[in-house]
Formats: sequence, C-alpha cells, structure tokens
Amino acid sequence: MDKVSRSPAMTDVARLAGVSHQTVSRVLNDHPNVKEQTRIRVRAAIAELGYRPNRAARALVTGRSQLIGVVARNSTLFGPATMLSEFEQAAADSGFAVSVGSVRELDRASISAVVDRHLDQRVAGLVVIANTASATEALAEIPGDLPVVFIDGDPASGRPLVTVDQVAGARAATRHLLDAGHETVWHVSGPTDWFDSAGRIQGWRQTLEEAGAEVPPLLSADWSAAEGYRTGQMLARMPEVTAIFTANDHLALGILRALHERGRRVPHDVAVVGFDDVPEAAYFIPPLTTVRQAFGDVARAALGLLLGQMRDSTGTADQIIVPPQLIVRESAPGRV
Amino acid sequence: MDKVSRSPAMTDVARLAGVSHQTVSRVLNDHPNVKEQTRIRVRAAIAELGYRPNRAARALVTGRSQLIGVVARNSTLFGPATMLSEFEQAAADSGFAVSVGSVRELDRASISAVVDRHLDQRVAGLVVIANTASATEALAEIPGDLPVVFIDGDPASGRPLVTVDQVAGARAATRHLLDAGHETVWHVSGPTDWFDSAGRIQGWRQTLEEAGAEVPPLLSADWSAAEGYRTGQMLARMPEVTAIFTANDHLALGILRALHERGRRVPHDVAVVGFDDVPEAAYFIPPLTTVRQAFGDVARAALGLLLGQMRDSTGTADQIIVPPQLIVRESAPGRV
DNA sequence: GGCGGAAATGTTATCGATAACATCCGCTTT
DNA sequence: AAAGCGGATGTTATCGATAACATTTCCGCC
Repeated sequence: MDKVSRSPAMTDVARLAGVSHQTVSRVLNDHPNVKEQTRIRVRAAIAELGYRPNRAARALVTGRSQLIGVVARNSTLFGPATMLSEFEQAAADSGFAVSVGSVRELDRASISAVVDRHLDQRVAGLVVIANTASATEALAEIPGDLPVVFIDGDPASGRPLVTVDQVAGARAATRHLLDAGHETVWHVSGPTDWFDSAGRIQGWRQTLEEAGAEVPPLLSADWSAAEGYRTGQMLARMPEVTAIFTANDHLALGILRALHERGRRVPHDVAVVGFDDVPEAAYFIPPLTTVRQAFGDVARAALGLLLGQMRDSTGTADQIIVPPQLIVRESAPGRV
Repeated sequence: MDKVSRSPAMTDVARLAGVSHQTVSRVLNDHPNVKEQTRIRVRAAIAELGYRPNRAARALVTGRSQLIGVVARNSTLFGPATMLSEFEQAAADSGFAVSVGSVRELDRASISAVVDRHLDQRVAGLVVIANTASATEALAEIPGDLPVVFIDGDPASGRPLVTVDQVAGARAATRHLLDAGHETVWHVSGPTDWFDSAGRIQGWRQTLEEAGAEVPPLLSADWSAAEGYRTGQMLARMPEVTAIFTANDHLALGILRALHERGRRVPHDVAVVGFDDVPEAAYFIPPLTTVRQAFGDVARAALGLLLGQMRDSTGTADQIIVPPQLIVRESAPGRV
C-alpha cells in the first residue's frame, strides 16, 4: 500500500515469480540457461506487475545506454529533418531511443560540445550527419570503442558511412538535360564545403566533359530559395542559358520565380532540374523534375551498420551507397 | 596505467583533491556548505582529470535524468520540424538533452508506446506536440508527478501549454482580405481534428460573421501541396471565389498552381493567404502573403514552463499564447 | 547406483552517483 | 567554562540493474 507510487523493480518481479532477481535478469536478456517453465512464470510476473526495466541502472552497470546520439546541423532543411525522423523510427523499432544534438554550425567547437553531451549520456552509438569537412575533423575526439556511423560524410574517409550516391544523381540529372538536346547545363551548387555539394558538382562536371560539352562557370549558393532567386535573376538575363541543374529543390524554386519574372518560360526557354524531391516539388510552377533521395533507406542502413558495430566491435568500415532516382516532371521533360 | 580507458569517477576526483567523494558531489551541485577554498581545490581536480559526471548513476539514485522527452508526430512538416529543432537548442543551453519519440499517427496506442519508451529512460520531463484531440486523450497515463508541457494542444484542457494564437492569426489573415475589398473569404483548412486547424477555422469564421460577410462552405484537406492542388482545381473554376485563406503554405502552393493552370491570375483575380511563412514562401509565384509563427519563442516558452515545473512541482498550469504576425506579400497585397 | 558434467538457479560484488546521518570543530552564549 | 549550535566534512546506505562466482538440480552413463 505504501509504495503505490514506486514502480516495481526486478526484485519485486522475482519475489512474485518465486525466483531470484538474477533469473529475472536472465529472462529479460534472453540467456539460454533458463528452464522454459520458469521463463513463463517470470514473464507472467512481469506482465502482472507492469514491470519495466530501469534503463539508468542498466546503463550504470554496463556503461552503455539504450540511447543513440545523433549529431546534426540545427536545421529545418528537408534532407536533415527527414533523415532524423526516419532514423528515429528505425531506431525505435530496434528498441533504441534517439537523443538529438543539434549544432548551429558544423565547426569544431560546436561539434565537440555536442559530442561531449552525448558522451555524458553514455550513448551506445553515434550517428553523425556530417555534411562538411570541418565536421569530420572535429570528430577525432570520439573514443575509438564507440560505434559511429556517418551519414552524408566524406566517402574517402574510410569510416563507416551511408550516403546517397550524389555523383550518380547529378549525372542522371545532367545526362537527362543533355539528352533533351541542350548544348550544355548550368549548375547552381550548394555550399562548396558540403560533401553533398561536392559530389553533385563532380557528377555534373564529369558528365559534361564526357559528352564533350562546354563546362560553364560554377555558381554556388546556400541551400535557400532566396539565393536561388538571386542567382536566377542573373541566369535569366543570359539568353545562352537553356538548362539549369540546381543542388536542391528550394534553389530551383527561387530560380523558377526569377525566370518567370523575366518572362523566360520553363521548360520552353529554360529547363530546370532540382535535387531532393521535396513533397511540394510536384506543385511548383511548373512541376519540377528532380532527383529523389531515399532518406528512409539511408537511415535504416545507418542503423544497421551501427547495430553491427555494437555486436562485434571489430570495426568493419562498411560503406553503403544508396542510389538516387530521377523523377521527370514538366520543368525538364524528356526529348519530345 | 591500467585504467587509461576508464573515465575518472567521483572518487578519483576526491582522492586528487584530498576530500571525500561527497564533498565533490556537493561542489558539483552547488551546495552552500562548502568552504570556498575546498571548492576551488575540487574544481581544479575536476579540470585536471577531465572529469564528467556519470548521468546514468545520477539518474539511478535520483530517479530522474537530464533528458527531456519529446513526443511528436513523425513528420517532416515545417512546423513540427522547426519546433523540435528550436526546442533542442533551448534545452541544450540549459544542460538538457532531448530524446525524440516520433509517432506515425497520433492515435492512442502509438502515443502510449512512445510515452512508455520515455518513461523507461526516466525522462525529467515531457513535451508533447499534440495537435489532435486523440493525442490529448492518450496522455492520461502520464504519471502525475512528471512535468509535462503541451505545444499546440487544446487550450481548453487546462494543462500547461504553449501555442501560437491560431485564432488571432486566422483573424488577421481574413481581416486582411476583407479589408482589401473582397466580399468574402474561402478557407481551406488542415485536418479538422488538429487543434491548429480548429483555431484557424474559428478565427476565419468569426471574422466573417463579425463583418457580416457570407460564410462559404469549409473545405478541408491534409497539409500537403497535393491536396491544395486538388482543392484548388475546384476553386479555380468558381468565378465567385476571389479570396482564399489556406491553413498552411504548402496548401497555398498547390492552390497557386491550380489557379495558374486555369489562367486565374494571383492576386488580380484571386488573392491567396497562407499560414506558417516557410522560408520558401517569399519565392512562390507570386510571393505569398502568410502568417508567421514564432516557433523559436514557442519552444523557449515551453522549456521555461517545463523547468518551472521541475523546480516546484506545484502544478502551475500556465498557458502561454504567442502572437503570430501577418507577412504581406504579392499574393494578397493590401488595398492598392 | 553413484559419479561427472552441464543446465538451472542463487549469492554476492559492483557500477557511480546522491541521501541521510554522523562527526568534528570553532565560536557564541550564559 | 560548559553547553549549544551550525558550518564543513566524512561515512555509510541506497538506487536497480548486470557480472562473476557459488551452488543446487538433473540427467546419462559406466
């Protein structure tokens, strides 16, 4: 009566089931050497009391929690937000909670602070959505025995990593425009220190060179519609520009507006291809041809790698590259 | 030499400073009865060893962690994503980590599962981004002594809550359109079981009634551009529709496209006002007049309420209503 | 039928912090 | 000068789980 408020502990379950608390622990952790009959009795007691193990106690003794830390840029960008959401879903299905640690900037000091917070919590593993080189550097301090997986990081780092094949996505987009008959393709990239941007630039340039097309000067911007608009204002007044590939859909939106204002029709005068396939892309004016990234697949793959590292700490530095998909809409139809 | 890997514990600090571990604990928790000189010595030892307290141990003995659980709909919607990000920033500044628990649907079972996961982690408090009535119901099981704050929940629930003043936002939008000379204003709402939607509908209807304007039938949709487009296709063929207020910017985007396809010019033939002010709204065709929500303010206010509840558990059911702001752009200019 | 060994279970130590209580010390108070 | 008090510190118990080791039970086999 006096302990209505206190939630039941392992010993309470043990008493009810007529066994020792250690046996309860064994049942919970699926140890082999427990008689089927006792296992059932213990399970029944657990159910009856509504017992739920205390994660803090477990974390204390094992030195590791059921918590996965995510280091991400503080951002409401579609990509990172979606990635986080998908990852959380996947982790929950495997019984892990996710602690997010946003950083305003991906500089060394900010990242260190976030990583420290996660280490305080004794996270079982770390996922780093590390889109820039500075981020990768800042992660030197991570203890070697802590499982870590990078998302969208540097494929050349040799670290366990999952990423969409940015190069392939950019190639598909560029190829699509060239195939439609354009002489060359202009590219508005994201910030050049992001790996995503770098990969897209590389794919774009390679494809042009292979096709023997002239490579126009690179235009770079942040990821915003605002900068897309500014860049678009310039491109709109250059008659020789007939095909534009942008590093994300929001840039494309800004460019569409700039072209519209200047009276340049899309796709008749200028074709535009974006990247991401945000849910709204199909409702731009005109509907946007873009490259879809399978964020869900990336998130699940990242979790898989992480769980793998937790099981056998032999650091298998797997890298998983997820293929993107070109979604053709009106802003850049195929050859008509 | 043999314990390079193990991170220092409180006793290590105590030994180095020549005090007991309890004194170290007192220093860490800012207890008053510690001589200034010892305090300094302990601090020095902490710094020298790079000691960081073990949160799991603390959580075990206090029964509460430095972790705040967030229950949110699994969503990449602009609002929730921004809210989460802002909240995490604020929490980090106060030394709290944030564990996210997404749900696919805000139904009772899903929410219970997420809440349970959070309780497992012994979260110090809970933030519920509970946009629907079903969500509110599902939260009956939360222990009474756990600090909880609702974001965007039911203002009538009497629970601690922070929300943007949806009614005022909708009033401002509707008022703006009426003032521009429109006879009445059509409204495309979000799902009617969301509190946000309900508030916006209410504000819209009230304003029309007060102005003596006819109240057109309510059109409701989900939050997507896709449904905005479908609804827009219908509205576009009704000549009497000259002003549309949508429950969010993505719906507005779909409607803009539908109007465009049908040759109805915005704002000349039809004026459109959205809600949210997503970063891209200024780059729609035409730039969207919309209602900006101060997500950052909401997040910080929510954290404030939560910390307040943690300090004195006398459940002060404060409610904070944050005013929204009408952002006027071309899609619905003022009277010209 | 007793013995060996594995399977099943119990006992005790441990993780690293805070809580509760005990102690020591110096100073005021009467 | 003895008593009393409160500030500063130390000692021990405790949270609830797992790990390591100890013990009992069960079974097959010679």
